[in-house]
Order: sequence, then C-alpha cells, then structure tokens
Amino acid sequence: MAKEKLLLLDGNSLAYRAFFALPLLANESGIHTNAVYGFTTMLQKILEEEKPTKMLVAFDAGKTTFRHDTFDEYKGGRQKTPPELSEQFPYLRKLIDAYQIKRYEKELYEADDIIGTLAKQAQSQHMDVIIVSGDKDLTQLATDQVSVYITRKGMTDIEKYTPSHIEEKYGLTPNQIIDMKGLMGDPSDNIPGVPGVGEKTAIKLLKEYGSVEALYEQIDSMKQSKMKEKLVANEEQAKMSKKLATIFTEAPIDITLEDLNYPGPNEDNVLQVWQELSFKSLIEKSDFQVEEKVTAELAFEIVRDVTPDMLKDVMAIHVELENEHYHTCQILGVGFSDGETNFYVSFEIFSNNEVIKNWLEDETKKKYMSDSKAAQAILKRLGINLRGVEFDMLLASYIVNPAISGDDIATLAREFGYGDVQANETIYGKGAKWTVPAENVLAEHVARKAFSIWSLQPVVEEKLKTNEQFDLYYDLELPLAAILGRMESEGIKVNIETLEKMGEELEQKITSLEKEIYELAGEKFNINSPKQLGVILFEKLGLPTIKKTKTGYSTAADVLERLQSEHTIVKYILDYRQLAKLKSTYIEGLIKEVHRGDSKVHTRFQQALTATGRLSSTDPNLQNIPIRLEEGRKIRQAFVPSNEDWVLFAADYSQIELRVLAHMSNDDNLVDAFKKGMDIHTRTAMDVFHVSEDEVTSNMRRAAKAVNFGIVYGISDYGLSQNLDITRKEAGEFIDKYLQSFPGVKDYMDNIVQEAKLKGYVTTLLNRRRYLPDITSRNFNLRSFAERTAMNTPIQGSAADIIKQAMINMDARLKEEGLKTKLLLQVHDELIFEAPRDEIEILERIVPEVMENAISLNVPLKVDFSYGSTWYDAK
DNA sequence: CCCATCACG
DNA sequence: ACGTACGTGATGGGT
Repeated sequence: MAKEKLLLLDGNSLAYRAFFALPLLANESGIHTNAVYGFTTMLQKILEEEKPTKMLVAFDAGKTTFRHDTFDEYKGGRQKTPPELSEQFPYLRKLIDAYQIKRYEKELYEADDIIGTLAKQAQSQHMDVIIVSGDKDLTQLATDQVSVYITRKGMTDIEKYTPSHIEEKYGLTPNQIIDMKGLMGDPSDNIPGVPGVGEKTAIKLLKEYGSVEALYEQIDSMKQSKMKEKLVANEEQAKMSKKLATIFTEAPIDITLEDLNYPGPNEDNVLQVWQELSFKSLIEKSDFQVEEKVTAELAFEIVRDVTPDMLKDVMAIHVELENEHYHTCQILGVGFSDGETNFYVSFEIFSNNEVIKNWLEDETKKKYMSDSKAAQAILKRLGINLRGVEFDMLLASYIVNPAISGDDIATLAREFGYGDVQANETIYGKGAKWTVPAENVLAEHVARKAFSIWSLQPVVEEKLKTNEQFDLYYDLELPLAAILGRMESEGIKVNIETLEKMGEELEQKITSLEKEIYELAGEKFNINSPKQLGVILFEKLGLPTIKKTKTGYSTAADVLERLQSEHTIVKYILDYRQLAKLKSTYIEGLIKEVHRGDSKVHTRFQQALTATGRLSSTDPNLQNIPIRLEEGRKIRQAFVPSNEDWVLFAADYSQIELRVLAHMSNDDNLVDAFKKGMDIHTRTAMDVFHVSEDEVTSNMRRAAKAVNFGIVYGISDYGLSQNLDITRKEAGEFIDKYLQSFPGVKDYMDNIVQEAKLKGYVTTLLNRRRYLPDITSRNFNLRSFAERTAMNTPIQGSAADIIKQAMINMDARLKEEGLKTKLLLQVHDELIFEAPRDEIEILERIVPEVMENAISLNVPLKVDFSYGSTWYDAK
C-alpha cells in the first residue's frame, strides 16, 4: 500500500494571508472574494503537487483559548476582523466542503494546536505530513516527516520549511523556533517577549545557549551588558512568551486520522461555488468536468401537434435562437412550461401552427419569458405579433442587479437558485465547434429554460417587491422592451450609394495622406499599428514622449495634438486617423449591416447591459454616429426616412444631467440658474470666476463647461487638469470655487458617497440600483473609482429613467393622436423619429411637451428639436 | 482574445 | 503616496 500523506491547512491564517496579499476583489453581487480566491489558487497548486491521501482544514474557534489562562492579553490589541473578510468565511467553508475536505475547529484551541496534535499522531503512524499556513510559528512542528509550507506573496508562492531549511535559514532546530519567539515576542499575537530582543539577537543567543531555559540557567556567567539586564528583568515574561508560542500537541480533539481520508473534489460543487463567486479564470483553466446529470429529472415531451388545451392562460415560453443576432438568425425550437407540463416544439411545427400563433397574439394569454424583445422581433419576421408578455426574466434580473451577467438563462437561473439549466456553451459548444445537438438534447435544454423561467418568476418578482423596484420593472422596463422591439424591427433606412460615394472620396484622401506620411517618415509602415507608428515617431523622428501605455508609446490623439508643432507628419497622421476611422467603421462597417431586403439597418438595443440603466446599441451601434466634426457628420446624410416626403425629426434634452443634479442636490444656486433659463456654463463661469455675465470670456465658459462635466463624472482634480491641460493645483482651485458657489452640490456629493458606503449601493430617481462593493476598499484606486461612480450613477441613471419614461409616454401619445410618426432611435438624451411632413406641426407641439413632462423635477426640463430630409439635416 | 484607439452621450 | 475623469461599441493590430 502506498504511503499515506496527510495535508493539514491552517484555515484562518491562510484566509488572512490571502485577504491582505490580494486586492479586494468582489463578484457582481458585491461579495468580496479575494481571500477565498487566494485560498483556492493555493489549494489547487498544493493538491496538484502533493496529491495527499488525507486532508484537514483547521479553524480557530471563538475568541478565548486556553492561552488566555496564561496571559489574558494574548492576541490583545488585535484589530477586529474586517467585515470584508468575515463575510468570506461562509464561502470558504462551502468551498472546502465542495472539495470534500474535512474541516475542524475546537473550543478553546487554535488551529495551530489541532494541526500540531494531528501532525504528531500521523507521525507516530509513519505518515508523511505537510502543514500549510501563512504563519511561520507553525515551522516549530517541522521534523523529518513533517514539512511546513508557508505561503509567500500572492499565495501560490510557497516556502518549504524542513528541519534542514530551518537550519540553513536561521541556524536553529525547529524546536528552537519556539525559544526564538519567546525571546523576540510577536506583536501580532501580543506576545511580549524580551523588549529590545529581535530576531538577530534571539538567534545569536540560542546558538550560544540552546534554549530559553538553558540561557537563564547560565545567565550569571553572561558578561555584564544592557542586554543581560533586559534578559534578567524579563525572565518571567520570556518564559511565559515561550509557553504562549508553543503549539500544544495533545489537544483533546474528537476527530481521528481515519476521518480525514480525502476522496478528491466534487467537481460539480466546486464549479458551482466558483460560479457563485465569479472565479471565471479558474473555471476556464480547470479541467473539472460537470458531472452527468446531478440535475433533477425534468419530465418533458417533444410535441408534434399543439392543441388549444395545451396552451394555458399563464405560461412560460422560451424561443431558442441560433445566436444573439435575432434580426437575422433562425429559431431552433420553442419550449413551454406551466410548472406541471413541459414541452418542446420544433421550429418547423411551431412556424406552421395557427393555434400557437393565435395564443401568442392573444393579449389575455400571459407569457413568462426571458428577453421577450428578441422573441418579439424574430416572431415579427414570421408575421406574428407577440402580445401579453407578463414577465421577462432578463429585465427583472437586470433591475435586481444590473451587474448580473446577462444573456444566458442558465446564468440568470443559477443566480436565483435554480441550477439545472445547462449553459448554452455546454449544449452547443463554442466558436467553430458550435453545432446543434440531437433533438432530444435540444428539446430538454429548451424545456428546462422554460421551466426555470416559470419556477423563478415568483422568486424574482418577490425580490423586486422587497427592493421596491417592481414598478420600475413592470411599468417602465417591461413596456419599454416592446417599444424598443418595434423600433428595431422598423429599422432606419440607409442610402448605400451615398455611403459608397463618400467612401470613394475618403479613399482618395487617405491614399494621398499615406503618401505624405511615408515620405516624411522616409519609409513605408502600417500607420494603423500604434506599435509601428510609435517606433517611427519616437525613435526614428525623435519626438518627445509625453505618455506611455502598458505596451509602449502612446500615440493617442491628445498626445499627437501636443506634438503637432514638433513635426509636420503629426498633423497628417491625425487626419489619416480621422478619415481611416470614418471609412472602416462608418462607411464599410455600416454598409455591412444594411439589410438587403429593405435597405435598412436594424440595430439591437441592449436593455439589460449597462451599469447605469442606459441602453446600448449594437450591430450597428447607432448611438455613436459622428457629429462633432463636419467630415464625420456628413455620414448622417446617408440616414434617410423610409418613405418619400417624410422627414427625420430629432428632439434632445438640453443639459439633462445637470438638471437632474440640480434636482437631486436641490442646490439653490443651480436650481435658480435653471429656473431662470440661463446658459448653465456661462452661469457657472460667472460664479467660479466672480464676474458678471458680459465679462465671461469664451475661455472662461470653456473651463466652466469642463468643470460641469467633471462634476457629473465625479470630480477629480487630475481628471479636470487633463481635460483642460492645466496643472492639478489650478484644477483643484476651480473645483473648490465651484463647490463654494454650489454648496448644495458639495453636500449631495458627500452624502451620496456616505450613503453608498452605508447601503452598498446607490439609486436613481426611479429606484434603479447599482451595487458598489469597492466603496469600502482599502485600495485607493478601487475606492476612488467607486466613489466617483457613486456620484455619477444616480445622475446618469436618472437621466436614463427620464428618457425611458418619455419613450413610453411618447409611444402612447402617438397612438392617441393616431399619427403615422414612428420612433426609430434613442441616443441617451435624444429621440429620433421619422414622420410624414404633415405631422411635423403636431410633433413640434407634442414631442417637447411629452419629453419635458416625462418626470417632474424641481427644475424645468428643456427639449430642443429639429427635422430634415436626412439625419444630417435634422440639426 | 486583449489592447489601443476613437466614435458617441 | 496612491494614479483617475462617467457610460458605451467597433475596428485593426498583435500575441
């Protein structure tokens, strides 16, 4: 039989070590994870290297130990365990259980003593023993059979203390480690030792005398010195300290070596804990296999014919798609569940079934879904108008916590406690290996999704209600999904010929710029490569380096702008960059997205993605079409109405974020400025620079505008100094002056950070939440970032709430008025419609009215609008 | 697949 | 002392 190998881990010490060695990471729900993460990486490494047959993790139990009988200040003065660490212990225990490793703790004894006792027992049975700890005290236990591994920085780096290593390092035997500590003490455990004796002196003394006791026996023969005086004066204390430092190897533990057999991890359970804590890199790297069906059985049927009685008044339905591009992809199959019966219908049957179509279009038949907007859009392509969506798990989860990583139902379901849906990647594979599995596998997967939606609907809605977020979800996000779906399906018409013509002109300009650049550089190179460009500019041409990136020289636009006076090539590069961007992203990229059938682009608005509550837009992104520079702005000439004699009508909120700030801070000055309808940047300049309105120069206004931006972003002197190209000190002075002029804003900023620290999250006007786990971090960077986020998110998020509400009201109003006008796009603070010319007059009246009254603030909202025959002309 | 860059609010 | 402006998505280069 192979020799037994026992691995003993010091749970508390390792958790502490990991906690302080690693940055304070947190998962999406705000649980800190660094201690568990460090422990896990260490554990993985040790398991792989040592392959133990028996294992135990020992923990300290409670506050008092038998050592307190000796010295009641033992471990006194120790800082309370930080809450960010305490909250990790339950997860650590869960993880250890998942690995199927025994845990043990015993009243009055420390983990050390449990480890010492078991190590001794194991030794007497001739086992190999390895002890792992972050605490060097344990090294006193080292023998020929017992090695003590102490973690160093980063947790996976380990120093192995064997008797010979200890001899080499200190010139002492393991036993003498105790004497060393008796003499030098240990501030972390509040062990006093002999004042004035440190590691060096202790080692010297022990080499000469052997032990504390031997030292004091011979102390009379020691020649007179300051040190001798101290030793004599502290004899009792030294002996007591030694006693405190001695690990007790006879602890009365009620666990035996037989109990410690280690069967290896339950990989499924370990993965589940990793999932919960978002240890993505570990999940990816590990070769853990998810066990075949630990999942509960789910009865389901593959149905060939659907009769009306099968489709209930309330039912979960899931439309499974090939991929996320729901405007172009195919349906793979559809799952239904009412909690009792679960069934699957293939696309072929689904698409030709009048019974299902009628049910889907029946408003009174309530549907529970996840990502109903995707289903709505793809069903629309089949001529089916989806109605009666009562629950959308994707949106509900997003409202509960916008950080929940979204698109896969498996992830969402797990988040709310249902773990029996497989990840899409498991079913289909990924990348080039993607493939649709056999029908029974697909059917079960899809049926499980439907079942999980059904099962979790009450759970998630309950959570929404406790958080007072049900209205936000049900009255705002859910109806908005249907509106966004219609906007996407409607699409916006693009004139490809216009784009192609622009492309040709750009091509010519780019070619001639290329020529100039190669000429000036003296060689050909890839201008698009920041690496190659850096070499040319900063090495060959010797331009001064202003900023560096992780990988080399920065060639970003702000750097190049400062270098323009140094070399004529710089301007050419800036121009080249600008035009190359236009051509690749906005000409070629956009053309690729135009649908052949209708000459339109159909973006997808991501409604459950951003941390703040904004939408985002993909394939193509229609929220970043150029406007700031004229050359780019011309791209908008290619966006046109879908009918002859229609126009594009654009309406945007003026200064919505600063108005939101005025409302939330209720700063008298800021509120007054908006009530009087003043130009806010001019007003800010007047207050910050103490001048009258007509004394405000354009530079002062520019600076004030930057300060206002800074305030909205969560001000920092550094950020403002970068933006205005001034010193940090000057920027700091601007900020001070601003906050003096707007004291209510200062109070708001202070309070919101306090509130975030207290609650762990911030909220918007309509009670949207964002969790900020890093707000209590001791890492300056993480904490500062979280603080700025605490200031910015309520502002940005409330602005998002307002425009979303406006979209809902606008949709209703258009219907009421019986107009043909269609809402096509939302770009954060503006709405873009297409409209028949004869409806313009009405729109000019109702669009500002609806938008300005979407949500009532203590300052007015202001909307500007315009229209034209292309998006460019709606300015 | 990540990084740097740059387009928008 | 720390080293940042807030929120996004698409592209080309390079590993």
